[in-house]
Amino acid sequence: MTDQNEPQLTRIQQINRERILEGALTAFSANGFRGATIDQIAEAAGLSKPNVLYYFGSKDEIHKTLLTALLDMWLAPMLNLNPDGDPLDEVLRYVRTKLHMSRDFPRESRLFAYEILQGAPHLSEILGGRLRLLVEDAVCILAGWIGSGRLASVDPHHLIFSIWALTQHYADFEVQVRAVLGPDHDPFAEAEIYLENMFRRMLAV
Amino acid sequence: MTDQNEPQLTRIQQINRERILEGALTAFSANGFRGATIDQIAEAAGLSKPNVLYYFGSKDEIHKTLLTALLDMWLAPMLNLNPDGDPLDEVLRYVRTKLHMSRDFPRESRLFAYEILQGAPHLSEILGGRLRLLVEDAVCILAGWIGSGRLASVDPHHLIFSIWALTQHYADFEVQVRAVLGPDHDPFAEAEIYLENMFRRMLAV
DNA sequence: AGAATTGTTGACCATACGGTCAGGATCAGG
DNA sequence: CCTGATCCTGACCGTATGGTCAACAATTCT
Repeated sequence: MTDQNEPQLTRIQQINRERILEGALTAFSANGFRGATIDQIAEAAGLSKPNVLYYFGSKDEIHKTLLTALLDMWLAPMLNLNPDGDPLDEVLRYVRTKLHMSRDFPRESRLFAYEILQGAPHLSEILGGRLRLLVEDAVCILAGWIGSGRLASVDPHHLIFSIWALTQHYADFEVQVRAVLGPDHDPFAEAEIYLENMFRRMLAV
Repeated sequence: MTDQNEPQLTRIQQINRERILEGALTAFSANGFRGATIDQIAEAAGLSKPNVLYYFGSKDEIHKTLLTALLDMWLAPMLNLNPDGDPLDEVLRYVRTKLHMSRDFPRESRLFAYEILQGAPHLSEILGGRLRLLVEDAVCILAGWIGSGRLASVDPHHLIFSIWALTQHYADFEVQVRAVLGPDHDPFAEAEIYLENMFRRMLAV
């Protein structure tokens, strides 16, 4: 059973809602909310505009559904910090996971980037609510490691910010990175080496 | 003489073009190109819509003028790397300068962030041209320092990317940072300490 | 002061876009 | 194969928005 307490979708509804969200992800991540049109979404989804509106009442609803649907996937890796693991390994694993997400899911990264840039109109309560709690948990673990001398003494909040900034940069600013590096580089492969090196030096006790 | 090879502007033209660009910076940085309207810009500038169009032929022209006008200011600090200075000090100064720019000019930061996210339609030739050359110069200096053992061995390109990512994050994702930190924090002050610490550990030989 | 240039705007136009709706097509269940 | 529910669409509507223009106001220059 794939349905999660939703009022039971038909086969066609499942398929088409999925296609719409997929098309909307492409459209919104490329042009932002205002820049994307329902026609674009409809075309990317292979449906007519009224048909898109048949499944989602409004453009706003598509956007909101998309954001909330992707939020869990986006925040999941942070939960994986294992307090009993090796601190440096745990942090480096998080960094690597986030970098791979930038590489494999750049549209998702840009979708959230637009939303935050805009002032997070749809996510504000989540940012100060669930996300903040998630971060607080991670901060506690990190602070524990630091307190017991197993990790260098750094501000845990800003350690998390720096991981977000450094990994998402390669997705959100990909055109800039590629333009500056030129064609003979693999940004993500190089970044993986660089970032591991960077955090290792910074966090080793 | 403040005019720089431009076809001579009247007093009123100088004032009003300036007000329009100022209003446009606010509007574009808050909502992106598509999200900002000429009416918004006009209101922010204290002018009527047709009057705005009298000074700039189109919305696009305002945007393009704004971007190019701010590009120099935005890229200037990179030129300041002094090959004869202390490597670590030079890098840390660049980091600090960029962070202060995020703090003092968040609108400019967001303006560029939107543009790059969008795929840099107005800046693509600059990214692969002037910016790339600028970066190449900085990379040479950094590589020189590394070669002579005065700086830890890290990939110079990605060092620059990481400085951009870490500093601009505090402007572009400010709402997220503030939401996660809560009200009792000064993000930029904390970031300054954190980043200095981070780069010091990473780059010290 | 008066002419000429520059500056300003209300009213208007065309288009793009979000959204609606009546009616037809398709599908699932009996 | 019939029927009711679900699915789909062409045509349409209202508004927002980029942009134009003729006419009027202010400024500058002689």
